[in-house]
Amino acid sequence: MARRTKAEAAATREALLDAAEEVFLERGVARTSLEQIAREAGVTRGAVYWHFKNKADLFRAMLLRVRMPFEELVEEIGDPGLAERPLEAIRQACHRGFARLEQPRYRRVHAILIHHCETFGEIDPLAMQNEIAQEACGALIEYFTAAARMGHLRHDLSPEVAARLLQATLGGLFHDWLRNHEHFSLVERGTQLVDTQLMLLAQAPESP
Amino acid sequence: MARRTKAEAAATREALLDAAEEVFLERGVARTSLEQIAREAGVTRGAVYWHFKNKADLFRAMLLRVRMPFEELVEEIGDPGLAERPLEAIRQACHRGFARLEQPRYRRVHAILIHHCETFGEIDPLAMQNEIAQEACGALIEYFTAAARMGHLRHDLSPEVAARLLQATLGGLFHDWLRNHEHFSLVERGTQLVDTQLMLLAQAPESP
DNA sequence: GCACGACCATACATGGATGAAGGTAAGACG
DNA sequence: CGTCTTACCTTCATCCATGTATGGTCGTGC
Repeated sequence: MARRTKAEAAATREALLDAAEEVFLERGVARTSLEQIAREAGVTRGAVYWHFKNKADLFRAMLLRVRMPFEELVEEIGDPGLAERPLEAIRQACHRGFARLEQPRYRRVHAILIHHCETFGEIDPLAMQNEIAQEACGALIEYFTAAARMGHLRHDLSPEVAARLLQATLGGLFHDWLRNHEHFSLVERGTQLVDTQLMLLAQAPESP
Repeated sequence: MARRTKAEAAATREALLDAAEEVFLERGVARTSLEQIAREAGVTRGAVYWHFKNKADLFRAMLLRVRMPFEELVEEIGDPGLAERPLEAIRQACHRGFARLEQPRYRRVHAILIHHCETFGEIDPLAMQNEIAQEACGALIEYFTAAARMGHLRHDLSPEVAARLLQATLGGLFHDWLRNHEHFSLVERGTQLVDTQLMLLAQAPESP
């Protein structure tokens, strides 16, 4: 085959990553060979080994396209007045997260990370999940602490317990949905559950 | 090697299942060969192929030792008066579930099913997880419906939403704990979260 | 007590995946 | 216009897991 231009080379790289998402999701990471990914992308294994060191490297590159830290979601809302209402900030950040996850690329990659791969080579998906969970839980604790300081959190709850409760709920929801995304709409049920949970956790405002 | 007595044969079968748990958990299902399992059990691959058809069959047999349907947990409590207090039944069933999962065998196998295997051969772990989740959610809905009928559930909540909320929380908790069981005690944090969640979902009793 | 078959080890054939090495042609550059 | 580099393909050697076939040994039922 002939030499390609730089733009075309970048396109092949993206095509390989797209193909990896498809095949990884369909057959699982361990059972897919680089041959299958290359074929899906319309090239041969040689191209894969040109752009990536090995399967672990390809996997890592695939994950880099879908990073989504919690703080980024809050910033995206772009409402500075939200600092006064931490529970509302949490609510809207969750909604944005749901919308993001429903995009095919985000959904596929997260489904792969959580449900379709085991540790292989130098890759430890559980450690990655731990990182993500720790980051999210830490952020939630901060917001709930602020909410408690303002009297927005039920007085008989500690911020830590509230954060753990919501984080567990979110985690369970994600796992369920990523396991079978056609079973229900994430935005729909996620909104329902998060709104309910936050309503339960909130301190009823003083009646005048 | 010599012919073994029936009891010895059954023992090697159990040893193979034990070994499978160990190695599957440590290296993941896909990356472990039957050779490694056999060696861990102190036998050769011949023994494996005698007792099991192939890796999928061995895997299936491993799961059969740790089935734990929700109803069974409720029955284990053995308190017939619990029918009058469905939320309390849920609470105690969860506690029993936590205690069960902290036993090494249950913990290991569930960790494998959820975090250390992908679909292979005729085995689809996601379908199995779906089954388990459906069963649990269905049972929860029944109990919450009963609670609603008795006025024990907050009047502004439907039994379905309450069930989904609790199920998501439990699922998230299990995933987190199975990912890193040394990080916290399941019984401890599980009790904390479930008690809190049920307290939030419950309708405050009429003050006299 | 003896033949049968359960139980397990060994040997072999097969297939498929990996990774490295080498070949090629087209763009970049002077 | 020549040469160097990039991007990609082809091919090959190697390894490893699977599954099966075969062989050996000794409990066990008759």
